[in-house]
Amino acid sequence: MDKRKDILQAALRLFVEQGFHGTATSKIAQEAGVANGTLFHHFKTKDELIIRLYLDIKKQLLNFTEEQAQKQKNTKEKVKAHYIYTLYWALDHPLEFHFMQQISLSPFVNQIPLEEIQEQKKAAIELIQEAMEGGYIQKLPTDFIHNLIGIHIFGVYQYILKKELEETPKKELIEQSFELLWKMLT
Amino acid sequence: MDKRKDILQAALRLFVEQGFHGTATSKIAQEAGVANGTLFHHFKTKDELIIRLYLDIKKQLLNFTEEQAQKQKNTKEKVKAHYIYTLYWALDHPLEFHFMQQISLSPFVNQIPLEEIQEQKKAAIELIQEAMEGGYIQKLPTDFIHNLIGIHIFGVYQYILKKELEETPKKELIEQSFELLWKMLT
Amino acid sequence: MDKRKDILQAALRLFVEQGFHGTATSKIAQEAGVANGTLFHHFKTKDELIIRLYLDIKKQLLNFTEEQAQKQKNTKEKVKAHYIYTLYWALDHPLEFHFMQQISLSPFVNQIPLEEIQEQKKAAIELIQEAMEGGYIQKLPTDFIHNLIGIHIFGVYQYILKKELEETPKKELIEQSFELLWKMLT
Amino acid sequence: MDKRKDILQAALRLFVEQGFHGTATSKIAQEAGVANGTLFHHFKTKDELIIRLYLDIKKQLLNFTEEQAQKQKNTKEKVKAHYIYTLYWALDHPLEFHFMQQISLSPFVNQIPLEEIQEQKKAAIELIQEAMEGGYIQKLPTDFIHNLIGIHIFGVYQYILKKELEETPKKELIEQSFELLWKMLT
DNA sequence: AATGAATGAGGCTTCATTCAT
DNA sequence: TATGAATGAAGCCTCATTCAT
Repeated sequence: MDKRKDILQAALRLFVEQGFHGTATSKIAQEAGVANGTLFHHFKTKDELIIRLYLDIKKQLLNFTEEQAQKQKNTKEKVKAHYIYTLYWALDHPLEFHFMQQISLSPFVNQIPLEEIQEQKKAAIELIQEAMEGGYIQKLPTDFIHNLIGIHIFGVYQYILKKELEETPKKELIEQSFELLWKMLT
Repeated sequence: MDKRKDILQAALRLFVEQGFHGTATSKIAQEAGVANGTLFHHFKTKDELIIRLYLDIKKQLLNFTEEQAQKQKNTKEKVKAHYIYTLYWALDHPLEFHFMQQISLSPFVNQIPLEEIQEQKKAAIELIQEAMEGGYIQKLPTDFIHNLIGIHIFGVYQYILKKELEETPKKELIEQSFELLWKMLT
Repeated sequence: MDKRKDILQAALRLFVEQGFHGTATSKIAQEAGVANGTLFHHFKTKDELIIRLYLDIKKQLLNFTEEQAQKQKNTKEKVKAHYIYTLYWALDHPLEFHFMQQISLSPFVNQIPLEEIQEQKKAAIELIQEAMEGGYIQKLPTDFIHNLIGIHIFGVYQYILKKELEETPKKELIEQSFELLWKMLT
Repeated sequence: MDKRKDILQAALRLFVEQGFHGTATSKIAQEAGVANGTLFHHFKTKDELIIRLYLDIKKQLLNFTEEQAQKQKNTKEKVKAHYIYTLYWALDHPLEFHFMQQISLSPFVNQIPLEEIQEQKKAAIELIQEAMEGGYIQKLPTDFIHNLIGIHIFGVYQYILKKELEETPKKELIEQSFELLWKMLT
């Protein structure tokens, strides 16, 4: 199980740095300190490796944000926790976050089972519904809201990265940007 | 100049459908009804073709939105025109819009001269500044605002595409989503 | 000894269906319900497995035809028994017969010790000699006769298989084809 | 068209010497004095190369025997010409003949269009029919006769090769073996 | 004897690019 | 400009075999 992890780790870094097609499986193996064939012992194809990596990372993120959101009591705080901790996680795991972004904008998304995607969105969608029913935010299609929030996070993340903000202004910007978002939704 | 256009057109479609690395230059040539080598008479390399395509498309979009924005008199209307006509153009030119998205999330962005990028953003940034100085929107880094607007457009575009909305609800959603954005920014 | 048999059985089927090079040792192991490495405990190499399989099968066929031929008293009946029971065996053991054919037309034949081959042919050659000396068949090189008989059997076998004959016409054809052969040789 | 021929020629030799799976496409290219990729410029896949080679060779053989058979007037002479010149051709083109044998006993046969096979047999089948209707040979399924003749040729060919016969005894054996065959069929 | 993870050489094929016509 | 045959590096993957458990 050790080598498998090494492979996933190496793959993550290389995929982000050079793209899916830009990184050869042989490079991944080499970087992981593993024989060429070992990669294919653990993952039938390069595609399978990519998908597996995506699912693993997505689950990590969801576990984290879910945990944080559940600590909150009122609805706005839950939404905020969801938003903010996603950003924190993203900034703490830039490779992982970039990779997820790469996937969702590539043809690979279509290889992820639809149920998997539904399952991933489920908690967030429920939270949005709760906020809508509680009168906290406007009545709009939940999918639409979910989309706006996700994209908003992505935009802020990108901005912070590009500007290379320090810890304090970073935290401030994140707080501020959530308030912008919340203002938009209420 | 005819064949050159055929090549660009074929390339656009294939790049969007199969990605940059997924489409061979030979396929592009074939699709364009052109000999294999002809492609390389017009574009020194595959990369040059990609960049050229991007710049052409970007210019088309900017010309269009600029023209629409200039028809408006007051600031909010200008911003709105910018926002809305970008979306309309995107929905009318899905291949082109997708392609631009693909580029901006790929390593190819780094091959686009920085001045080019600055030039592209210039008009939008000036408009944002104008709106900020006129007290219409909050004082925040212009880059940040620009980022938020751009990403917002992308999010709405994606949502519309996924939901396959009809003409009327589409128009309504676009209007509505601009109001959301504006609310956020003011 | 159980797993060894499973391996040989699986190998036989796969070799016939997909050829020697077309079937991976791992597939054989899998099909035999055995671990990958187990195969190499029983057979040092893939080649050894192939040769072993061939020798086993050849011995089975020879034992069977020998036994049948010995039940006969006069020479023609012996030759006939040899001919007919080879065909019956072949039709009862199509995988085994195919496999033998595959081997004899592949470079693997050269890996079978010459003495082994001599030994295998011995009984048949002696029978042919007996028939020749008894004046039943023409005086021609025994090897040549042996060759003609063998190939004749193969031809009839192939024809029966291709035409998917029923039991009765099959038996008739076999009898008839022996008479043709005999007519040729006398 | 030159390189294409070189490739076919090199492929023929190597396939016969080392089998289909035993010869790498890179070896073929190298042997043909051609770049690796050139092979795939002329043949989409290794399989296509194999099939193409088979069809080319088969056509050569058929052209030759057809031509010889048509020179004969009476039926037996036609059959004999067919038989004997096939053997001569085989002995003059051992690589080609071996290759054809290899194909017909491999899974590749199934990739040859059935009509193609029918077309190839057509002339021979018609000749057999003619001989049968003329009362020269026994009334048996034409396919069966065709099969027996073919296999007979193959047996004699193999025998001659193994024994490395000189020109004169070779010719004698061929004549003699035809008489054996004819005796069987009448 | 049995397992199955690990190996790495080698196979087939793709593809951007060149060049003689 | 246009063509398309030719190139050869590089990619993905397979597979016989080994070895620690």
